[in-house]
Amino acid sequence: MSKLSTRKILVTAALPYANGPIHLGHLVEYIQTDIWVRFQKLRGHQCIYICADDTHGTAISIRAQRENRSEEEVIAESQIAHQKDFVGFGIEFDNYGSTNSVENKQQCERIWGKIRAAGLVKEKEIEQLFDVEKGVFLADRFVTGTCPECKTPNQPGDNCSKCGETYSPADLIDPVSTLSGTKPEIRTAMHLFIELEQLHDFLRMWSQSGEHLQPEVANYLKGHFLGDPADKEGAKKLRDWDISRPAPYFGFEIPDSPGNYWYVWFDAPIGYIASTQQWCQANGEQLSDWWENDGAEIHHFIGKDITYFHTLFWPGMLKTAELSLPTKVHIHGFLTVNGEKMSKSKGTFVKAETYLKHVNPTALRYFYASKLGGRLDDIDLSFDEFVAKVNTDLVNKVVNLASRSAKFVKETGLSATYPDDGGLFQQAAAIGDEIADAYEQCDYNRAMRLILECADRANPFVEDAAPWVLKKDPDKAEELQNVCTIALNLFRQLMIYLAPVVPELAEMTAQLLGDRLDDWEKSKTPLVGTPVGKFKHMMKRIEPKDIQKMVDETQKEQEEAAAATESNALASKYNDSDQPMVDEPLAEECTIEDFVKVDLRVARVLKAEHVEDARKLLKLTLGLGGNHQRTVFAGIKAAYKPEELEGRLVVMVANLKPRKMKFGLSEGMVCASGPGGEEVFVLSPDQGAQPGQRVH
RNA sequence: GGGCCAGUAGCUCAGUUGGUUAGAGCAGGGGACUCAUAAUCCCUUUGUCGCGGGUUCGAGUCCUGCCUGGCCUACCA
Repeated sequence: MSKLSTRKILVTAALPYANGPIHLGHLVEYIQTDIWVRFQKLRGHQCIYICADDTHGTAISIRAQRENRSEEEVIAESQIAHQKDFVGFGIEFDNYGSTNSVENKQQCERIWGKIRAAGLVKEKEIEQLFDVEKGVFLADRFVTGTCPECKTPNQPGDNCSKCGETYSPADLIDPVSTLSGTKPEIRTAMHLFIELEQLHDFLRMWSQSGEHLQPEVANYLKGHFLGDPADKEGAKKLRDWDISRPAPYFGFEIPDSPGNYWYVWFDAPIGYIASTQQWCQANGEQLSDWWENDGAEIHHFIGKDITYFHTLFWPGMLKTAELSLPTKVHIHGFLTVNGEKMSKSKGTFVKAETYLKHVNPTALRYFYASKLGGRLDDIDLSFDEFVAKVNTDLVNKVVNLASRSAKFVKETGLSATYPDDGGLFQQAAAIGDEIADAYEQCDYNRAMRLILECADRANPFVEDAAPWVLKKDPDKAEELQNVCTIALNLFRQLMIYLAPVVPELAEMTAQLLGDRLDDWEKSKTPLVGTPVGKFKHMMKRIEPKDIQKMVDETQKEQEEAAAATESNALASKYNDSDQPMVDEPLAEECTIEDFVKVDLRVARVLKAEHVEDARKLLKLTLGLGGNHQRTVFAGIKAAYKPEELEGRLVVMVANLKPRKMKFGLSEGMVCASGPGGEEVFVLSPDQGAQPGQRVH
């Protein structure tokens, strides 16, 4: 196929919020997008990958206040951490900006001016809960209270988790601000709204044209927000969009509405433009060539959770501001791990940083590529599948081709002309367009399958040609060189196809063969007559134990974080140390079946006595009511005198297998806490418990 | 309650506008080889295509009802 004319493509991934670390779920998107961008560049197009940190909003302010530092400090730290994670996964942005930049403020003002001029803005008074102590209006999620419907306490501000009732936070009975713990009061405030309904016809046309959105997304929008005028139900009205927040708010103040700030979702997508502007300034380009030019494509990659913003508000804003509309919004699903939502307690909520300590990032890039289709299905990262897939495909099949042939031609280099390979190279070259098409459609899953089919033809070739046999016969040196020339060229071809997914391996291949894999067209012409470097391992197999270490570390991080949060939020007034939990971490999870095996009973200490020659033990006679009695030797001599114990109720493990001790048979255990020695604290039931009662 | 999407071998998924006998990879079983990171190669087992109706000469594919799952959204769709 002849090379297409050069396209001008601007690509964005959603802006990560500056309030948390990058995790495996985020990476689906940044990797998906990075692959697409690298593919376009490899095809010779001008393509730029634009992103930024999303920095504004209440959550950042709250965190800054809690940590007693400025918002700017919080977002600066987050930006550094995010960028480090992206570099670790080979995600190469052409510009990574911030929504808290002068460029963004400038662009917001410009776009706002256009929206105002178009008559889309109106003012409305709304009632909102106000935290008097903190001096802020409270977003729904910062209020809890009793559900007005079913009276369940501690429900969030927008809907009840018990009965499902929805309400406004002002309807809550006994509302409490989660920021200060005080009771908020209702205040009215003026908010600015954008009347999206005015853009209804445009949005229907744009979204339903079939070019810009995946069909299921277009259907969703039609059914949910836009309606169908042909239908008897008719069109639906788009709701006004509340885009201002009263001070104090961390963001940009609205120039013609002092004391009000743009809501974070207004300035966040404009961050795409602002970040492009930074890139243009650094590269001598004009912003208008990208955002006001029908000749340039704009592709947004986002998760399905933010569909609404990117397919209604954002095109509406762009249209009104007379800027280029998105060529396509590519929407992907969520990541599940081992078939379920990522879970902190199960250790599957893995941060990018934690992953990088234990597992090769190339493996995750390849795995995601092999799972991603062009649609918004969720993808699952099953650790077993991950290990098997990456090792089999990448290491055993692809890298193996080089690993089994390169060293035979280290001395001679590649043959001067490309030998007869029975059409293998041509065959693989011929499906290059099909692979390219799959990449273009974001159907990486299909691209990977096609590429692996080539690898599955290349390995049998090597098997048949048996270079290890040829090597033993000096007369067959030329044949040996030819066979390896073929194997390495097939390998190189695969690596060109895979380069967008595994850039690190492509780079190693380039070094081995002394030729950069920087052009898709190179997959059509074999490399001949060039030297071959010394082969070095390109990629280690993934070991399940590395995954386990990653999970363990994640779990540990979460426990520590949970402990910290808990002690801050709830236990701070008691000032309890977390040392006991650190000294003795939680045991493995047990089931209710496991628990009921242990029969705990209330028992009365009938008699407590010293044991001759015993340093630590007291001999207890425990009564379970009637004449049920047990003799137990307990290691509590340093902590209790016998007379302190006699008569009191304790809790004992009553069905513990009896154990013969030096001083006699012990028929159970008394429950107690503490590290030992003098610090032993025997458990007591509350008043009213009767000996013999089971503890459930 | 409504909407979008999905349900194909043990697992992950292909199956184009309906067209012979439903495929691949992995896993499982058997064998070969030893250059390669116990990698590779050959052979091989496995299906009520979620369930029931309908359209058709012909349905995994189209229509319809139901079931299950994911997501979205609700006294709006």
